[in-house]
Amino acid sequence: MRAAPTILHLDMDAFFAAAEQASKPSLRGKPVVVGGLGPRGVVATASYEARRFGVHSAMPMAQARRLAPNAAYLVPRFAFYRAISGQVMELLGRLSPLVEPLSLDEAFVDLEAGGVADDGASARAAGERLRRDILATTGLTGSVGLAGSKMLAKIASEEAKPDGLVLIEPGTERELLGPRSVRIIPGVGPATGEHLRRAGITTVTDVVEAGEDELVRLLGKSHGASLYLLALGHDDRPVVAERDAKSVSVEDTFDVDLHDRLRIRLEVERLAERCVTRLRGSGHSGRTIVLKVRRYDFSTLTRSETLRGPTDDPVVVREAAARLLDLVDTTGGVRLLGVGVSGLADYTQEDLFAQAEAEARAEARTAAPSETDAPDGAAGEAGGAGEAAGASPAVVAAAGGAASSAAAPSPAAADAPPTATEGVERRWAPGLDVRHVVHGHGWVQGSGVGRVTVRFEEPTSAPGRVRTFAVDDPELEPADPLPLVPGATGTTGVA
DNA sequence: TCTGGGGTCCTAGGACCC
DNA sequence: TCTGGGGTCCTAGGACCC
Repeated sequence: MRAAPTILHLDMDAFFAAAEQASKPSLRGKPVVVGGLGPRGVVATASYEARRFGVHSAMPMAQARRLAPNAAYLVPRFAFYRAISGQVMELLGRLSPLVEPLSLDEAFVDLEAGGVADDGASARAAGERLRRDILATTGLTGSVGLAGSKMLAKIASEEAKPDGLVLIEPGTERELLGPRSVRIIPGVGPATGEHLRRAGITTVTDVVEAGEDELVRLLGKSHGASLYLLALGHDDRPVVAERDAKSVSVEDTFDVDLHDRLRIRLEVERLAERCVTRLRGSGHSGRTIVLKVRRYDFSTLTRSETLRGPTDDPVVVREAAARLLDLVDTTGGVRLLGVGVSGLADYTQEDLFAQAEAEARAEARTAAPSETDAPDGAAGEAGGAGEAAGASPAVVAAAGGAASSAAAPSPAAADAPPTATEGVERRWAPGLDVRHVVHGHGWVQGSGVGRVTVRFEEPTSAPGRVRTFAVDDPELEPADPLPLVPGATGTTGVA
């Protein structure tokens, strides 16, 4: 808690939806909902116009469509949002070396460390300038909170929404927070909120009056103590740039539950490959492989296995994930599968372990072929046995894996090829950019029964006209997003 | 047509080691 | 023969956030 409000929190307004509206002139001022468009999709972001109908983040898409049947429903374009986010983060970097991104559309900035503010007036000036620069560079609005701590800066930006700035003067936080719901404090979600409510604690003042001992008794040592401090307005967490990633994971929810064990295994192997691609892309390797399974009834379980050393070998990860799947009962069907890697090490470190793994592999090849007794030994049973069972089959699997990796894709392709319609749906998903030889740049408004409807317009054009084509029209092609602001440095064009 | 995907942090128990 | 005590690693699950 510092004496001057020099911690800034930036939160872009309805970021994904606003980016789509900036990109598509015909959608400005209209309800727009971005999210998964499949039967099990949820809302990622709703524009303010859509929120008036009661649509909000994390709501099932089916419910959103009932509430706002005339809204535009668009698939998220993460590469596009990432490019805009990069422009915004670059502007933040000009304010201070201490920038802590929380997501694509949110970050803390330590203005004092950047030397751009040392009191309320200079902080406000920096915040207003930032908002102008963001608008000029990206065409989008963001809200700014300024305070003497992270928690209060975040609460302030929430109060500022949309398109505003709120500064909480140090010293006023207690009276400001006191009457508010405990849910305003970051870290108090639905479960904790309900827990506290049953204990008669609903406001921040109630938290303070309950006292630390009572909170620790209710919520446990860590959560209880930190909630008490936050309720008092005490928050000394520093703004930290560059936090190391701790895990990498990928998961898929299927449109219909999977029952076939072979298909399930195949999907797990594909997820493992995707996970390793991302792992390698981030320059990491990792020691612990995690399989996640969500069953037909939404119950979720994880199984994990820790290797002797970090790996970024797709074969090792795939075989480990497959072994973990053997521990899971999937009768009744699964709606989601996921594969993750944690216990990350830097790529450079990894080389040493890779050598050790290679040596262990060589040893395993000459040792007894004992993998058949491993699976039922079960990681969860006994820790000691778990370690041995965890490490050695991984090594055995890796030894034989190189050959099978080339063979694996072919049964995969034969079993579960994306159907022709799936391919078309992906190519012509609502919201994606296209280019037509004659009509120029546009975006997919919808598709079905062999047709695709396109609205031809650009970020800087007037709202455009709609035309319909055959999905296989050779004159129509997917295209990259166009920059939202002409001539602004740093393109939003996406590779 | 109920409930995404990518993360972080915490807890708790058992194994294991000294 | 009664019953230690702490620290670390691993696993599983849960709350929370955007």
